Parts: sequence; C-alpha cells; structure tokens
Amino acid sequence: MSSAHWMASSPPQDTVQETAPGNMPKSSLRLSSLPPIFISESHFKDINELHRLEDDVVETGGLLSYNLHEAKIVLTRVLSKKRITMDLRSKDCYTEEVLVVKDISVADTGTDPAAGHKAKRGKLSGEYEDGKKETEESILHEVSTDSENEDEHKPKNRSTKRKRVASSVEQDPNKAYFSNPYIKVLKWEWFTDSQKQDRVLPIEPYLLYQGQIIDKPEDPKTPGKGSSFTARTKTPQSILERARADAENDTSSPVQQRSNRKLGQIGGGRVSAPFQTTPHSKRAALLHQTTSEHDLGQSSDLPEMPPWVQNDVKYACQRSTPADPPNAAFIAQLDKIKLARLLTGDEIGVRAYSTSIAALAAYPHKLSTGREILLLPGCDAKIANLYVEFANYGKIQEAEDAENNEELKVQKLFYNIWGVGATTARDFYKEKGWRDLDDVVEYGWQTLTRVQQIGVKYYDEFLLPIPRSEVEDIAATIHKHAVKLRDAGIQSLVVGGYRRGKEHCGDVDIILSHPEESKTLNIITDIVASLEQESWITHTLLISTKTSDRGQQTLALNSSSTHGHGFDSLDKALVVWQNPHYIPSTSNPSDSKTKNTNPHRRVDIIISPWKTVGCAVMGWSGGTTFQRDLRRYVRQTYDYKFDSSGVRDRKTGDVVDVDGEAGTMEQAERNVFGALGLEFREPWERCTG
DNA sequence: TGGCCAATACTG
DNA sequence: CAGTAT
DNA sequence: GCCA
Repeated sequence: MSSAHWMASSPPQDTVQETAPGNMPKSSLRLSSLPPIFISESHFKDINELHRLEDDVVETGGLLSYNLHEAKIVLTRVLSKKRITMDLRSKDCYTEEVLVVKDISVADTGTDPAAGHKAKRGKLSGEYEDGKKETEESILHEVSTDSENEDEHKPKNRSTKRKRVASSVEQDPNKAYFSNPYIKVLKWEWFTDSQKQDRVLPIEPYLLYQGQIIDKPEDPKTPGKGSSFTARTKTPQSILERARADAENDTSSPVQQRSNRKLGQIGGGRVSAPFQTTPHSKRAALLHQTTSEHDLGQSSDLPEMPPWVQNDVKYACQRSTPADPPNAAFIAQLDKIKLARLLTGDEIGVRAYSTSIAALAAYPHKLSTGREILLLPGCDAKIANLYVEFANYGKIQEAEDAENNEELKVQKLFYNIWGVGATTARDFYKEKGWRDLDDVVEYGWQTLTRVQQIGVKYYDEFLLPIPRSEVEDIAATIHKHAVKLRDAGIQSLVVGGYRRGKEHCGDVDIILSHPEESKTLNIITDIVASLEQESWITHTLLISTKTSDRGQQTLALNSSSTHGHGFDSLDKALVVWQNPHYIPSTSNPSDSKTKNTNPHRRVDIIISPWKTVGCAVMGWSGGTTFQRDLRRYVRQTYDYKFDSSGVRDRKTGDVVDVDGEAGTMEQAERNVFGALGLEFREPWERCTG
C-alpha cells in the first residue's frame, strides 16, 4: 500500500505527494504541505490498524516517513515524554528536548499534559536529616521544593507561558513551529481532529514533545542492575547495594539449599508432556498412563499419603504447613511462576499457584514421582508436569524465563515499592516508560501518592530483613507506650511472620488488646501520637480508626449498649518506624552526630477489643493461603463469615462468639480454633506462603 | 464451562 | 471508582 | 490452573 509514499527524503514542503489516483479522500484536509510524518506504533492495537491509519494520513496528502531522521512530525498515542523519547530511541533517534518552540507567540494551553516536571531525585534513602518529626508533610515539602528548584537545566525554561498575541486571523499558527528543525511529537488526535474539521489544526495544543536530534550518546557503562538506583543516584551506594543483596539472598537461601541434583539426569530424554489433561476421567487416566519412563525409575511405591490427602481435606487451615517443607526447592520454582502471574495481572493464575504451593508445602515427603502430585488438592497435570521437568533438569524453563524476563524484572522492582501494586508497576513500565527508580523519581515524583513517595524513599530499607531481636525491641517499645497510656492490663502479641518463626521479618505486626473494652477505645491514636512524639514513628502510612469511631457513635446514640459493637475491622496504624537512638559507629565517627542511619522499618499496630482478640490473633498469624482458606472453610462449613474482628452468621448477621473466655491472647486463639472445629495449629505450622 | 480468592478501609 | 494494603 |  505504501512503499511509494514514504521513500520521500526530499524537502517536505514541495513534495506534494499526491495519493494514488483512486482514493481521493472524502475529507478536504490537506497535509501535503507539511513536513514528513512518522506514526509511532506504540499503543496501536495491531499492525493492521497502524497501516490503516497510515493510509488515512496518506490520503490527505501527508508525507509518510519511516525514517525519524527525516520526519519532522511524529504522531503518537503515547502521552508521556519519557515514553516518547524511549520510542524515538528505539528507532535509533536520540533527541534532546527543546522546550521553547517558536519565537513569536506561544499559546498557553494550560492543559498540556506533557508540561513535564522533573522532580530532582537527589536525596533518596537515608539522605534526609531526621531532625524530629520528619513527617509526611516534610516529604511533600521536599517534593515541591525539589520540583521548583529544578526544571532549570534546559537553558530555555519550559513553557514560560506567554500570552498569546491573538495572532489574528488565519495566519498559519504552525508556521513558526515548522520553521525550526526540531522533531515534533504530536498527539495522534491532532490528525483525527484535523480530519474532523477538514483543516490543519494548530499543532500547539497537541504538542507533546519537541526534540533536537543528537548523536547517539556513548554509554561507557551501563551499570544497569545490582542496585535499585543507578549511578545517577548521589546516595552512597555501598550500603544500599549490600542491603539489597542481603535481602535477596535471604529470600532464596532457605529454599535453594535443598539440592535436587540427585533427581535429575535421567537419560537425555526430552520430557514433552507426560501428564495431559483429558476432559473426562482425567485423573484415573493419568494415573495409569504415561510416566513410566519419566518417573525416574522408582515407579511403583508411593509413600503413604498423609491423612489430609487421603481424606480430601483441602483447606490449608486444616493441615500443618511447616516453614521448610521437603519440597521447598520445587516450590521456589513455582513461586517464580506465581510472581510472573502476579506481575502480569493474572489473578486467577496467582490463586491457582497459591493453592498448589500450599498443598505442596504441606506435603511431608520429598516428592518422588509426578503421579504423587496428582493426588494433592489443588494440583493437577500442569503442576505434575512442572515437577517432572524439575526432577529431570533441576529447573523449570517457564520459571527461569519468568525470572530472567527484563520487563518483569523491572516491574518487580516497582512492585516492591510500598504503595505500588502490580497494576501500577505495569503502568510505570509500559505507559510511563520508566525502567528504574531514578526514572520514577525524576519523571514521576509528583505523580506519586504520598505513601508511594515514602515507599520510594525507603525502598532499600524496607526490603531489609528485620532480625527477631529487633522485632522484639520494637514490640516492647510499643507495649510500654500502651501501658503508659492506659494501664498494665494491656496485652500485646507479635503476630505475622515473626510469630510463624521467621528468622528475619519483612515487617512487624503487633496486636494490642486489653481485657477491659474501654481501654482499647481510641488507643491507636494515642499510641501513634506518643510514639511519634518520642520519634519512633517517622511516618504514618495509614491509620484506621473506624472501629473506635463507630464505638463512639454507638455510645453516643445508645448509651446503654456497651456491647453493641458491630465489629467490622480493627483499628490499626501502618507506620514507618525508626529507632531514634542512633549509636554512631566507632569506626566511622565522621557521621557521628550527623544522621541516624538506623534502618526504617514497616510496623503495623493492630488494636483488638478483647472479646474478639482470638480472631484477631488468628487472622494475623497465618500465611496468606492459610487465612484465605480459613475464611473459605468457615463459610463453607458454617456459612459464617470469618474476619479478624470476629465471626458472624452470614444469614442473620448475628455475632458468633468463638473467642470464649480467655486470659491470654494465645488462649483466646485456641478457643477460636476449637469453636470453629479446627485442630489447633501452632503458628509455625501455618507457613502456607 | 464457569467459578474461584476473602474482606474491608483509605487515598487520590 | 480504581488501586493498594492489611 | 483447578474443580464441580
């Protein structure tokens, strides 16, 4: 359709590139006097749509070009500058932004979405003087400060919004633009809108980016990875890098240790698909079919299945799941695939792998055969096949691919920002075009939410594992403050990963309660304030006081009903914690009185009324799948609704007391297990992942 | 083949 | 309302 | 991806 059209490397204006005789446009729009046009394919559905649109442009006499070094106009659906420059670069077109566009009058389309602001990154982690309350506000101030002082690096300041000189009538408003040699990236809508109006619209409101073509910059070093921040960062890196490395090692070590080398290497035979899903009588068929040559020889005797397998017990809360199961290495591979599902937004996949993994984690024997897996709830042919591959080769291609995928690696980086989920991580990558934290800071700082800014700021520190002893210190401090604020009747318990026995914790979760209900009312606010005052809490990411609020309302309206507490959720505060007592290292006295380098920690403080504290403890102590299955179990067997703030009958809405009488939080939790017909599981048996 | 993995609060 | 967190 |  087009080869003739875009070859034009001749001067733009005169190349009245008439379209093929046949297709005269219905529109009278003529673009033939404009410079060559390039259409960026980003965000177009498929190549066909792109071709169609190219045809549209050609029909108007537009001079299509595929060479960015001759095109002066680029039409795109991408909106962010960052992404635009990336697109250009991918076509081997390196540019430098030119901010001032033309000499005469620059219209002020106050809405220009691309009036880019680049927040200077500069001070990231660890760079802030702690001073006292370096609260959220201070961050925001820093932000705005940064962004104001900045933006100056281009000689011509950006959109110094000059008022339009109402350049009269039909002077060509584009002329001043096309008199310069810069490449102009316009919103695609410029074309479609022009089509609609049958005239060449001023490009100005659609101008996203204007760039001057420069030589391909040398990149002598591209440190790329190793640290979340690239060399651009001023922050001293050694600590951060080590920190990150530690964190990563920690994640993989307990799992990877268990070697699988004994398993592999059965012949060189390729494992194609030993287990296949067949619509009917799938399982039976599978059990007899296949496997003979793939099951590593030890074909016949399977170990005796644990009771929960034999009895079709499928909820993770009904079985024991240790932290270091025999098949941890295999599970680690599945975790990689699961992460890929997570990052790509495949929630169903995440769910499925979580279930499979939980079952495998509860399985007490080292797997010997793919067939075994088929017996486990939540596991079927896919998982069995993955196991066979793992057994034969010691690795799983799909997992390796996921792990090495550049795009996923970057998205994972973003996902690890507190306050950034999979969707946003993908958005950062795909739409914004960011590739590392520097990009986030530099190009998007002001678009981040407050908590995301905090998440970025302490990115590395939040990834650091917290030793148990420090968890205990933090808990003791919180407990102490609670007692001070109320009385010695306060009880507290560290839950989360700590309670499950993890050596290193990702955060600290602590539940506070008091046998007297009135003593927990509004205590969350008081505790945060008190801890803030003593500088333990540096930021409050989120505080939820709904229960207390409701309590007060109920009390106000109905002063007689002290027990009318409809529990919905627990009061809680998610905060950033830092030990304010910095002990300067003797070896490095230079930073002695300089700054507190104690790492910032994520701490969740949860308040529970005593009468539901068992539910709170239970709801906060298990692994994710344990909790999920607990809710499913409770729904399925009783049609109740389990919540960390209590249990209710789904039909009547009535509160069901599962807590019973208890003197301690642990006892209360045991009561809940019993009341729900569950065998008690120690916290360290709830490591479902 | 469709449903599933819960439930709730806060933020922008 | 979508997104994220617990 | 598993299951009813």
